[in-house]
Amino acid sequence: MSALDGLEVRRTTTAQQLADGLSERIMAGAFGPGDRLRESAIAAELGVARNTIREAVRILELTGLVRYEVNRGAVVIAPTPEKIEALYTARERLETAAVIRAPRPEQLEAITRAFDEIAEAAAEGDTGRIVDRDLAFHQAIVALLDSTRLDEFFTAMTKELRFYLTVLSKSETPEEVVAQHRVILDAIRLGDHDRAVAEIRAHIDVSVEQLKQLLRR
Amino acid sequence: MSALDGLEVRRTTTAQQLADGLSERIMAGAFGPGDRLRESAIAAELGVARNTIREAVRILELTGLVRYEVNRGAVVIAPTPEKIEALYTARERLETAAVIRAPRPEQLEAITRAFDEIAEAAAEGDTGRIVDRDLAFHQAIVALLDSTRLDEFFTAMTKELRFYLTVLSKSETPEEVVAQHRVILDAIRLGDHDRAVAEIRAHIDVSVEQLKQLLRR
DNA sequence: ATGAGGAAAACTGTAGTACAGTTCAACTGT
DNA sequence: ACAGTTGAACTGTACTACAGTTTTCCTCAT
Repeated sequence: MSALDGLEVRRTTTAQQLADGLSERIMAGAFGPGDRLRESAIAAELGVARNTIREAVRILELTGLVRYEVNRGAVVIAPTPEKIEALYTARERLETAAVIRAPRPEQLEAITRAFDEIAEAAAEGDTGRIVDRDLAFHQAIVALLDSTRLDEFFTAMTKELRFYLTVLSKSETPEEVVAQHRVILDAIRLGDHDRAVAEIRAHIDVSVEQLKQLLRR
Repeated sequence: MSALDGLEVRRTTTAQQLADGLSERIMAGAFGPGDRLRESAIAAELGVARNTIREAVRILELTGLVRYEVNRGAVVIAPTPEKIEALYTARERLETAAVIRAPRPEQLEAITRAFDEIAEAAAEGDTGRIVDRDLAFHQAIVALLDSTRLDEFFTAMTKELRFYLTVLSKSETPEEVVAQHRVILDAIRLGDHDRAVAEIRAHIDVSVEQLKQLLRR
């Protein structure tokens, strides 16, 4: 334990900090889907130069939360049925590929722990936290693939997912969420790959349908 | 066939064009792995402003060919054994997940065609083209997953892969490449999933080993 | 020669100004 | 109600400037 422990210099750029901050705001719903991020306004409000904002937004683009349109600048991604479908299809492929692998003990433990945290958040009824833990549970499943690249890819998708789930209000009861995840967990623990795959498919189908439903208004 | 077919206005920005151009140069080996992209030099040489280059490089970052380091700017990614391993592991997971699905006729045809093109390029002995078609073959396999998001993800990885394969010179004969892909194709056509998985694993193991070997110098 | 130290040069990160070309919204006359 | 016009608001890009970091290069003691 050094006397300098915890001391750390700024090791990050303004643009990076702005990107992080904006990312947070967007996910919190400060900008609605389809909204444009106006550079001068943001720059003026935060007291930074416009090119710095521009760079921050380019960094944001990495996470997939905004995309650039020529002469219109950065636009917050807007969910469409096709996009949601594409996102969930990718999830389905990854997660089903993951659960047919034999989990190592610590992986199994991580998934179990993730489930417990969902249950805990559900008991408290904190919807925001339920979403977070829900995503963490699925992240733990993808981790079964033992591929850092795929983990990263899933993390990126997670940002979009959380965004959708946050912007569109939720329509499931916490109990339903817990129940759905419990059957997945059970199947994994039992080593019943076929059932795990089936449960994941069912879970994802339900989610897609709910999201589409919410979107239709 | 409209009379206006093919007509298209510029619909792209300078930064985007620069990003494309730089990407090409990097993959062609104009910049070695680990090299820094010096903004002022590039800006001066191409007659554009430095902030435009900066933006172009941020776009480049999207494809994973460069990454930013604080106060050092953009650096061309350098292959390390760990990175190569991570890349190929992700490939392996995707491709094996793909071949256990039953291919639709047009997907099978696409893969077959991709193989034929490998054979064709091999006959000509054009190593650059062999690499391209090799990657296209694997892209066709990943397409079996029917997920545009995963296709895109694989495409991004492909850029890195091609880069490695281009920078590091090749050490396989064209015949070996063709033979390796033929067994994969055969297994897929026969619907023998287990063998297809095994062949893909073998193929990827060989590639990783060769790359690491080349890297050790 | 060689390695340590330190000064200078080269660059990045950021700010700020400017302006042409585009998009968008409000206004106008029909 | 509506097509057309106009002007304001913005984006894309260029240029200049400068503080803070790296990198390079030179010097000096060993």
